[in-house]
Amino acid sequence: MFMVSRWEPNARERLVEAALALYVEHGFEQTTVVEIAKRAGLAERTFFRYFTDKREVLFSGAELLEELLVEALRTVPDSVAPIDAVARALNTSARIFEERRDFAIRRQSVIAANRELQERELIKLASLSSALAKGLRARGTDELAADLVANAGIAVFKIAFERWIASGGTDDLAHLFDKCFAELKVVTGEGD
Amino acid sequence: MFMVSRWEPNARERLVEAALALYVEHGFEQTTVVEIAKRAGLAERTFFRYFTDKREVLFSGAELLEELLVEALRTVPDSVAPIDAVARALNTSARIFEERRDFAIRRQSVIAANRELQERELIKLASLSSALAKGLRARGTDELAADLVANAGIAVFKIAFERWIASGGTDDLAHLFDKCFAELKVVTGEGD
DNA sequence: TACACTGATGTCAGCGACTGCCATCGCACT
DNA sequence: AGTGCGATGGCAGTCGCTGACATCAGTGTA
Repeated sequence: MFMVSRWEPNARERLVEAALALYVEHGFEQTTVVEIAKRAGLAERTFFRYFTDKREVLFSGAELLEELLVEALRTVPDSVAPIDAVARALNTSARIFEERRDFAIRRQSVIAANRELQERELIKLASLSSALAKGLRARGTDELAADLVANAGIAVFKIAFERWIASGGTDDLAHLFDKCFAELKVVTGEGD
Repeated sequence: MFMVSRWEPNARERLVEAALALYVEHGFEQTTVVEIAKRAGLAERTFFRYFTDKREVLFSGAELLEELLVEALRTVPDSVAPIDAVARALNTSARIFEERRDFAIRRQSVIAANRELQERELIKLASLSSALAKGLRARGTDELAADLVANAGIAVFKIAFERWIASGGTDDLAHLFDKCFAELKVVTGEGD
């Protein structure tokens, strides 16, 4: 049935695009939700039906990433050491970002310029970490080790991603993950 | 000179105490800045002269901690491996928390109950991490290693602190730091 | 003594984020 | 025709936060 809906479709996507464009153009703080909604052809009230707040519009993809990583972790044989299992899970996600390189770069430039957005990003990463820790526990890793490995894995993710963005998305993200994991093993292996 | 000031002294501390008490009693969201100010015998406007926002009142000690850790790191001989240098710096700070055990516990219970506060805590930890990384670079550690070690160190701090709070402050925080660093070396040392 | 100066505070108006409540109105189903 | 559903709009109100200006005790100075 070809039916002409009462409203334009993809309201959510339109809001994300409108928000990102305005954030890039005028900055996050200088952009009001009314402006975003207007640009998407909607009312302010509707924005808040799709996103809990003005920041969330840039982070709605995080749940997807979390599910992806948890699922990837589940498929790694239990015989693989926790840290390597997390490394493999992260590598699985590299494609996703490389496929949306331009979006990722624009988005990250906005986040880098605003502290509130950095806060939101950090809590999303923390949520990722706790999901990974849960996944590790399900594989038999003990509590403390799971927390440590998950947090270290997220640290690697953050640092590698940062460098990938800094390269303009030209570096190979999966290789950066590997490089960081390798370096992590080196720097935690020395000493006492 | 004994002079009777026009206003009660320690406005800042009064605001912190009033805020913490109200956050504990009614929760963070349910508490308005007007209430905090009133309880401290001040006006709302004055609150915002001392703290940039409603959350910051629980995090004003963070700069102090950052300075302490950076200074502690500076005093560790360059011959000590980066990860161990960070471990020593963290151990230096254990006393501080144990001396304010009750305050730390009340504060943490409020933070645990509110997402916005967790965001603020995470960005303070990230700031700590970047300060440590800078300190490591000053000791000759290269960029990537410094970032990794600093982030790993902060992860340890977070995890150990979490467990210390969970113990009601009865565990020895410095020992928890050591235990986490030791475990970190184990879990990153296995595998490929 | 008089007077200007400072610094911590108060008052007030106003913006923007966010919420609750109710209205609208195509569409589907009966 | 009637009834309910779902996505949206409109509106009023609260609260976080800011800028501009007023207040006034104490300090220094002519």
